[in-house]
This record gives sequence, structure tokens and C-alpha cells, in this order.
Amino acid sequence: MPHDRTNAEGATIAQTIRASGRRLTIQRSKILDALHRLPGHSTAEQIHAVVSEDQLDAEMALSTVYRNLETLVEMGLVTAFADGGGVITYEWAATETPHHHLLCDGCGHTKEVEVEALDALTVEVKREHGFAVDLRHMAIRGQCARCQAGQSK
Amino acid sequence: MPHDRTNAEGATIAQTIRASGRRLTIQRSKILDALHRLPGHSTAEQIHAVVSEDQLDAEMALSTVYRNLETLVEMGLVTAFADGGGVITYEWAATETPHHHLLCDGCGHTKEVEVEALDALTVEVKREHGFAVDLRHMAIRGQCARCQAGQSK
DNA sequence: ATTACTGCAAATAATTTGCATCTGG
DNA sequence: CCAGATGCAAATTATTTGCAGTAAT
Repeated sequence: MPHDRTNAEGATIAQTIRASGRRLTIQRSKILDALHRLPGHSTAEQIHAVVSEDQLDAEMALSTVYRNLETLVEMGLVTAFADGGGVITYEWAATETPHHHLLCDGCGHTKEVEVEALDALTVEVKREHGFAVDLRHMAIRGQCARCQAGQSK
Repeated sequence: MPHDRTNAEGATIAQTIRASGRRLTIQRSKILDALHRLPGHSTAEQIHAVVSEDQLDAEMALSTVYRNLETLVEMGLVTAFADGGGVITYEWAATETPHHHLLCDGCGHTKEVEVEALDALTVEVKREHGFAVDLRHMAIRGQCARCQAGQSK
């Protein structure tokens, strides 16, 4: 079902997983596939839905999705991101284009953008505090243009 | 018990609250007091604890704390901030010095800092996307110096 | 054969909500 | 007096965990 994807080091994901003493189960494979196919950030529920879509075999347990996501994050294959509402979203780490999130407090909408100033920020924070910023998790909150105009709460 | 604090517009908090058709109850007053006294970001539980400290009268319900915090956020007197773990922290909005949060994904520690590059970021995002960044909610995630060195997960 | 992984159901944790009662203005 | 606020307990939501059975290597 998953067709030999490769990671940053050129090894297949399957190899990477087995090399860490873990197993490539059907469910893990499906989750990997879903993550790879889904565009942006997805919740565990969404991933579970996608995975349960091709309902040829039995539905997988939600807890299995959670456990796998945790494992994959641990392995660095997936990144987790908690936006402003106790909901965690996951994303395939190899997604090439780094992007950032404008999160509107007014309407709740999210927009993904590239922000040059973040490079400067990364450098500054590293120099001043020795802290290595992970831009993939950067949520920029505020008010979108629309919400600033009409205070449409 | 609370001694006529004033908000940005110079009106007393009490006036501001009443003007919005709300009432200044004893519990609201205590919560306001706690928020004002507490230094940084506090969870609902922490605020509840502080408020229940001066145990002269009955303990207030946790739900009352939550409801009040929601109301105060709505009124703009308090800001809410969700860091990376489904936990919301609240803070008195009038806290003068704007600061930002370095959130280490390794050890989970938070450090508050000032980052100049964020001013540039604010300008850029506003110009390019018309989005008004709210720096009070800016969480910068990554790895602190310690965790980068020894990968003490 | 091991032992990691899965499913299921029950357990948490944080926050929300329904409702009868109380109280500030 | 009466709408907004409170207390309490039950309900949600998102996620985690224990355990016995299943399957990947």
C-alpha cells in the first residue's frame, strides 16, 4: 500500500522505522500515507477519518492514531502543533516549503504565509538566548484585515 | 476590597464593568484582584487557588473563575494565551511590558524575552497581509540551549 | 518466539453547560 | 424587582492509559 517513500537521508521510511526497533504495521503504514497525502495540518480525528475511509478492512482505533502520531513525532517524521484551542494538529515533517500561520482571533481563520522577518527573528533569538527557533510551529496571532474593519466578533 | 483601579481610558474598572451591563460581584472583584496581583500568566486553577486563599468566606466555584475569565477576555481587560498543552493561561492585559515566550519543546520550559525582530515582523505582516499581529500571544517554539546540547528529551 | 502494536473500554484533564437559586443595581 | 451571576453537578472534548490478545520481524 505505501510505496517506498524516502526521507531526508535517502532511506525509505520503512527502513527508518525498522531501524529504530519499531514495526511497520498496517495501521502505521496507513497513517503515514494519510499524513503524506493530507495537505496542511490535520487533527488526529481527521487523520483517523481519512484512514478509515478506504473501508476495506476494519476501522482502526482512534487511540492507535494518537499513539502512532506520538511515535512519529518522536522520530521526527511528523511535527505536532498546538494552536489556540487545546487541539493538536499534525503534519508531515518533510513538507518542503516552510510556512507560518496567521491566526485571526476575530474569525478564527488561519492563513499560511511566508514572513521574511522570521529569519531575522531566528538569528536574533539564537544569538541572544541560544534558543533554536522552530519556525514550523510559529503561530502568529492577531486580527485579519476583515475583522479589523468591521469588528465582526 | 479592590481599590479603584483605572484602565487605559482612565475610568475605574468598576465603571467599565458596570457600563457594559455587567455586575461587579464579590467573586469578579476577587478574580480581578488576583489577576492584578499575579505576575505573569496564570491558569484558571492558579487564579482559583489565589482567590480561595483568603479563606474568610466560602470558596468560589471553579466554573465561576472560568466564566469570569471568559467575560474579562471579552471585555479586553484580560488576555488569554494557549501554550503547547491544552492549558490556557490568563494575564492582566494592562501589564505594561510586552514580552514574548520562548517555549522549549525539549524540556517544556518557558522563558519570557524581548525580541526586537518582532517589531519588524509586525510591520511586514501588516504591510503584506493587512494582518494586525498581537504580540502578546506570540509563542516562539524550539529548543533551548540546554536541550540542544545534551539531547535530554 | 519475542515483544512491539492494536483494540477496547475505562480514566484523565481541562473546560463548559444546565439549572435552580441568589444578589447587585 | 429582575436580569445577570453563582454554585453544584453532570456533560463535553481531546487525549491517555491499562490490559489482554494479535501480529511483525
